[in-house]
Amino acid sequence: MTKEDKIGLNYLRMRNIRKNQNGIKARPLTSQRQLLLDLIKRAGGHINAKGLYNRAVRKNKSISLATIYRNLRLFKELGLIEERRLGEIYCSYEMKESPGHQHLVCKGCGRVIEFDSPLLRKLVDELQHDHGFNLTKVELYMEGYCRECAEEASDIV
Amino acid sequence: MTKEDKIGLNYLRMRNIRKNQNGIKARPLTSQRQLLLDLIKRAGGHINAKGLYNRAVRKNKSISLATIYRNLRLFKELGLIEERRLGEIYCSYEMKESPGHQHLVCKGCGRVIEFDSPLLRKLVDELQHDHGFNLTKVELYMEGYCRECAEEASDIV
DNA sequence: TTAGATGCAAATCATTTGCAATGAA
DNA sequence: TTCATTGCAAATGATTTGCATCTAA
Repeated sequence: MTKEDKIGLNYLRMRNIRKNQNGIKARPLTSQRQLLLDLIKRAGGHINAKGLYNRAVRKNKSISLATIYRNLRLFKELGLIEERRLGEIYCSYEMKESPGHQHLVCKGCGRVIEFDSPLLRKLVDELQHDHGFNLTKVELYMEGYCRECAEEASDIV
Repeated sequence: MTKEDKIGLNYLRMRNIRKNQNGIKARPLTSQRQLLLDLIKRAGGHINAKGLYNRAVRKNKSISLATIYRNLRLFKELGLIEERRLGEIYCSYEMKESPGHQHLVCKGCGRVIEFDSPLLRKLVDELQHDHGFNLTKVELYMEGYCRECAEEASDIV
């Protein structure tokens, strides 16, 4: 077990304790959960249920899709991971530790560019003030065509 | 048939002609399509497939869900409507004519606030330059708790 | 020991599709 | 007339759930 793994597990335990104080029951730390957290972390972002399952079965032949879904939901509830919908269907998960970043998707080649912008933070502050909202999630999703794909398309039209 | 309806129909026809020039086949204008466009327009935004179906059956008892889905897809392809995913499940449609606006969803009461911000436009321009992207869609989605719900929650914790 | 997790299979929900009948142009 | 659309029912794909068994604490 690497140092990275341990951080993941401790983080889960810590969260459990916190949640327990609020009346939520303790959650045992199973080998499946360790595996899944590890895989999500290694993926570094943008992994979905089926992809996670495909990687998980390599390490644990008998793991089931139901377990993937149950744990993705649990991790989300515990605040360990973040769920995103990119494009129209693709639903992916990533560890929450990563700093807020936004997505730019090319409809031509499917490339996903992550970026961060100070302007967006300014905008968030503005909204928190204007509407008195306590924001927990900010997602800026943009799609279009990257330079290369835009040029290709112009040949066709 | 009201003036509003006619505008919708002409818009569809116009789009069809345009598309035809690009090699896409002509699409007949059925009563179901007229009804659906009318309902989407009346809804003014944030209507999903099932909701649309529920309203449609009142006017046309035999209309089927398959027709709703098929036409939502068609309208989307023709660029008549815009698809959005609000929150984790809710998928809604609205007429494309409405100016670009973004969504702020309260996880407490479910309220959806639409807003527009000049800062966001600035950000978009910035990205178009920096990445050479030709953007076709910009969606800023934010969720959290509105003032009232945030106050309620603070009583519990 | 025991509450909660797991694997499996069946169930559910949203969306799509095949096909014969219908309708718009 | 003719090709696309429609309604229906069946198919699909993603996610959830019931249940008997297993396992972390």
